Amino acid sequence: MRRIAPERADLLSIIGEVFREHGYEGASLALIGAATGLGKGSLYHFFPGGKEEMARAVIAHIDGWFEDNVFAPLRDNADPRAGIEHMFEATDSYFRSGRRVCLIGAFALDDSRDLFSGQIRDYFGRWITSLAEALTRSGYRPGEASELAEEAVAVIQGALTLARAASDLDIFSRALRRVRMRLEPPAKI
Amino acid sequence: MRRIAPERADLLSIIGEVFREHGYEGASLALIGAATGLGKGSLYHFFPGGKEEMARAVIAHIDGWFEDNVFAPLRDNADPRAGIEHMFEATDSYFRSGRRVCLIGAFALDDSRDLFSGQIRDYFGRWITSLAEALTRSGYRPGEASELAEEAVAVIQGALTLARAASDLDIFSRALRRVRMRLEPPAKI
DNA sequence: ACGTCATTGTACCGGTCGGTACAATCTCTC
DNA sequence: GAGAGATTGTACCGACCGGTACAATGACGT
Repeated sequence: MRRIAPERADLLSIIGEVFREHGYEGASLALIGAATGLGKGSLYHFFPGGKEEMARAVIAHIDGWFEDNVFAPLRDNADPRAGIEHMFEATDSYFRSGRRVCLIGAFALDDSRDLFSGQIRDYFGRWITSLAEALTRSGYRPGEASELAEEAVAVIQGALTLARAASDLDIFSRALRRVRMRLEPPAKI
Repeated sequence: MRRIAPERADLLSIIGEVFREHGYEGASLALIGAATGLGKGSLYHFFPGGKEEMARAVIAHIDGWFEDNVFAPLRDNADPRAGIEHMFEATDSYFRSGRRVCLIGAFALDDSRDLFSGQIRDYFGRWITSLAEALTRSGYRPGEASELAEEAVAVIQGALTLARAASDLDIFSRALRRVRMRLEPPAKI
């Protein structure tokens, strides 16, 4: 349960889509204003720190969604396989089967990476470690689990890039299906 | 053998690094001028089309390097396994083991994607199809080869993102090693 | 030495950027 | 309905953006 006023959550979603679509530098205050229907007065009222604070809040908002819908289930579900399954469903749903791109991944490549490096590192780090933990519980050796988790997150990120590059959403679905299959069998040693 | 004057190739490399480091929008003419030591007069003399032509030329330059050092070997090497091995070595070398990011991948996520969508689609498309062709020749069924190729390129792209996000170059090396191992065995049907 | 053409530095353009200032308005409490 | 605080529109700022114009300089064949 997050104590964010619903209006603010909606606002962050809208601003997030602008950042997602145009990148940090490309998301001008004019675009953000047009998308939200708010003028600069309002935007700077809600985000006194300006564009940088907006981006930070948007990243935190996305991070919170993944924490609630992906990372926590991976860590907390008594059945690690169910947690992993949940991750794939949430991931496919979040990225709209490849229609959406990963804003945090885009920021990691962007010029903006230095501004948000802590948040970015944290997001991917927690994704990988929580997935690795679930894989370990499901029977993989810790080292193997860690590498598999890294690879799975990399495939997801890369597939989003390729799907966007090729304008072919199926690339993402195929990649998700393949990596899901690979993670399914418990360690066969 | 490409008939580009060496100075122009060097120029494209330098400009490419600016785009790679700052993205399309972030790479201002001031930055490009500082990196190359050329003023606007010279830049617009060599690239009358301005920044967009520079980016197009840079993408074509990178695409040419991959064509010569990755795609062609994949297609032409009589031993497909050797071609694939060559791809991994060239890829690790090009991306400096994760120190460098994929400019074309970054452009695919960027706001600039619409400007260069044809070139971007072509680059990734040829990478995937030439790798799939080599995998087919090495014994995989065409469908499986195609999916494997897609996945391999996705892992490479995603690992570059993660390596940058985590400031941990080893992520890229590990990913490359894993996917190399996966592609090695011929189809075991 | 000349003419030619490639190359360059510099000044300038209109437009947009992120950000600030501030007065007007809205909303809610007492 | 008075007052207070939250919210908003608008005008404005200096800086920088990509791009253009053009005169000065350079290199070079003749």
